Amino acid sequence: MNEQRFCYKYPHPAVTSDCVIFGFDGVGIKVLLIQRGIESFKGKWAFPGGFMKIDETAEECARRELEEETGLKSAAVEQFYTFSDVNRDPRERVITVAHYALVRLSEVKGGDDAALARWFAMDEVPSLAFDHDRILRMAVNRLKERICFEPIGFELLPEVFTMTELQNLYEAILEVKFDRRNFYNKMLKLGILTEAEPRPANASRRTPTKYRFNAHKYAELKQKGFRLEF
Amino acid sequence: MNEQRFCYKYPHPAVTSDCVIFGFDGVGIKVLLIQRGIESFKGKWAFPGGFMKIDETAEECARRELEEETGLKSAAVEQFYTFSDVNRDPRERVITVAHYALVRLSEVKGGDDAALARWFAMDEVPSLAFDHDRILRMAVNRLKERICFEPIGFELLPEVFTMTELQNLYEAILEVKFDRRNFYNKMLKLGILTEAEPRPANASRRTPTKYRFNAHKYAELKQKGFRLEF
DNA sequence: ACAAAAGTGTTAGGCCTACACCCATGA
DNA sequence: TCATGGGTGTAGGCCTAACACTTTTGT
Repeated sequence: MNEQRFCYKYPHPAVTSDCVIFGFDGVGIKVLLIQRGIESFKGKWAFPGGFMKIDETAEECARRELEEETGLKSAAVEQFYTFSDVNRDPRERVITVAHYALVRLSEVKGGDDAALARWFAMDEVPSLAFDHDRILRMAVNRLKERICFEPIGFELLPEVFTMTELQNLYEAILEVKFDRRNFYNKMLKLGILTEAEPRPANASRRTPTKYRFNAHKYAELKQKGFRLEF
Repeated sequence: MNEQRFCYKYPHPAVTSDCVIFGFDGVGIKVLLIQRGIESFKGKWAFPGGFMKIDETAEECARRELEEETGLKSAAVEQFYTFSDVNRDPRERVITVAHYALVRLSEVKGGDDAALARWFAMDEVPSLAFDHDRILRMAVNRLKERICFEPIGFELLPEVFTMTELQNLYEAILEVKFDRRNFYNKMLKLGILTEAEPRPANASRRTPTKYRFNAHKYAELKQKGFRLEF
């Protein structure tokens, strides 16, 4: 079974899609890693990913990997960079189209290979296979840049969340602290949040208000040229 | 000579780098296109680009193409997206890593294939080969986004330029109009411009002040956490 | 003489930031 | 009772945006 059946006039690199999967546990950002069961880099941790089929796009490939690893079918998947260093894979020339995905931890049941998959807090991530350290750094940077101008944070939270959870998320991603009142004011003034349910009558002072992201209003505002900013 | 000498166990797509080359003529943004001399899409216009060699990265490939087409060795080249639609090339499966480059028109002597290369204003761009229409739209969007937060506009201008030229550039890229005084104030306050030469004594009111981008100061400011914004 | 380009300041309003206290709950 | 988390308003400063006239030159 060592046939080499696919032949070309010029050398072709292999192409993979990798997917950095971000989650949020209420405290910090986490990434989902897979422990490699095969050479090369056997035993090292890496992002889910694999060879692109000849009839799927890079994004389809990334979504497929995402579903296989987390069971999630619909999550925001964003391509962010293609890594093409000549020796990034010792077996053969492989270039990888890297994506990141934002998922709700609560919705992740654990993929088929759950035994080999684990969530890592950002400061516990071990040294990774291939050039995945570099890929992670870049993914985090892109996430930071993007959350400043697009309401993607909500993809990481439950449908319904408190203002404090939202603030924790922003602080975790951007690695800054915000003043609580200013964060409240700013968020509410933006007009892209809806109160999830009217506070129940028995709500005590201590019960936090629950919000929901209002995608419809955001779309309206964006069309009017409004610009989100953090 | 129909040998198919490079064989693999699984099908491999071909990989190309394409390069959207932007220039600025003082009035509007231009792109450099090449008229294809071979099938497929013979006679259609397309971006410079070509197959990635097995020992070069995507960016090296893009730079090589850039140099072959424009003679420029050192220009800002930025990867922005990888297009992997299954049927984007009728000959075989080809995925392309798309880049854009910002060049000074004044420094472009015309490449080896100058006869087949032409600059097009953005509103004169014809329908392009492959999915290059889509690539162009995306390149323009990325350029717009990026110039809002990074001083890349200067790559398109001569070393020394007037404030009006700079404003025209921003207006051309962002497709908006700025108030001249506000633009002056904002730019000067940023502190990333240096007067190129002290105004000559014979300078009349009509002679514009010449500026130069001060990359050193920009680096300083950026490190201090300052954020450019338009 | 007329059109076109360059230079120049001020004001008002909005936004951002900094900051402190009260209440309710659970330990 | 004490520590923790949630909710709330204001004042000052900074930045932004709007706005007009003068000079010079080339046609």
